[in-house]
Amino acid sequence: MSIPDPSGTPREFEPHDHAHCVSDAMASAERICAELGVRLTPVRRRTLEILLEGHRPMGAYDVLERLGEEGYGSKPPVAYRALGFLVENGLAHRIERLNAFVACSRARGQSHAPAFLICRGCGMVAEIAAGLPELPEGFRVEKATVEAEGLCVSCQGAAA
Amino acid sequence: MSIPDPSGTPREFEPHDHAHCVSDAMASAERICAELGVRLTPVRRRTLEILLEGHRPMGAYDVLERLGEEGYGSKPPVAYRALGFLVENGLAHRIERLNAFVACSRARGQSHAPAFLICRGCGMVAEIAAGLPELPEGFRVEKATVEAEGLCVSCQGAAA
DNA sequence: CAAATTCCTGTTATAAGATAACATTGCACC
DNA sequence: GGTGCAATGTTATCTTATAACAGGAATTTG
Repeated sequence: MSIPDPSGTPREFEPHDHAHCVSDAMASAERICAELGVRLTPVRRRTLEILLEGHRPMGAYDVLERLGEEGYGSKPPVAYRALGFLVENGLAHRIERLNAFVACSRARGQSHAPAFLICRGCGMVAEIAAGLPELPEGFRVEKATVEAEGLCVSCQGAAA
Repeated sequence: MSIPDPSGTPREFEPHDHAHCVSDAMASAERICAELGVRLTPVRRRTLEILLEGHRPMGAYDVLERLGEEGYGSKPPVAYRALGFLVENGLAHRIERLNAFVACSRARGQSHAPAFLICRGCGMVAEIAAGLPELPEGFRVEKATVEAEGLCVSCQGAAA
């Protein structure tokens, strides 16, 4: 379980058993790939693991550097392709405001209309399940981006 | 008046008296700058006019090219600064998904929590007044981005 | 099993988007 | 009319992203 109680503080912003986040997410990723009939190859898997190291968005070039160090290709398309794969299959998300990527932390089966809370203090990003705001009739929405930037509870405390 | 009835199709997607859009927006911009005590200088004004030519997002470099042709500076900071000014003062918005900018089309006094409808058919963008989706307690939101990509009514018709 | 096909990984090269740092001009105010 | 600040412009550089192509591994098909 990775999605917090929608009325409370997202777990990403609080101390938690992060090793569990990671192992749950990896297990979930395996399952999802199996179901979708797509291949979680070594670069892709490793890319996801790298994203999972923190609830912090990483730029494609940050990821790339890690991959390069670990013996994978070191040119931009390597990272962009792995990240593209993860995003396409719902294993990661792109944060548009930051041109960066985070691992997906939704619980399995949970509706996938995520919103992101970006803390400008600590740089962490929490993913929450948010409904879309009401939009006018007629326009057919295919994808939506909902991103809020501000201060998480801890950073509000630190600021005060 | 530039914001559509929230339950109907946004005017941006339909034929309308665009000259009015432009003159209203420019008049509104003057007023806003006066109130805020900031200067709508020639480059800034011209940048806004360029954005206002269509309800289509423009990249900074597209704007820059136009400015350059018209005798203004032709280096990126010229465009980025003018666009930055417009965005800061609520006269334009940045569309994160597109790395592009649109003129603001809100009615004066209207609450400014805009959402954007981006048509992938015709490339037009409509700005609507949307409330934020419900977010968890505790996180203090300072800025929010709500962008939906899909098909406007006309383009749905054309596709069928 | 071998050939054919498809998908994946990697490369080179380049495009597109954005900003830091500094010089110069002009406007605002005393 | 000089002082100070805001705005414009430049050069240079940085970051982010993709197109186009070559080689290799996995999967399918006969």
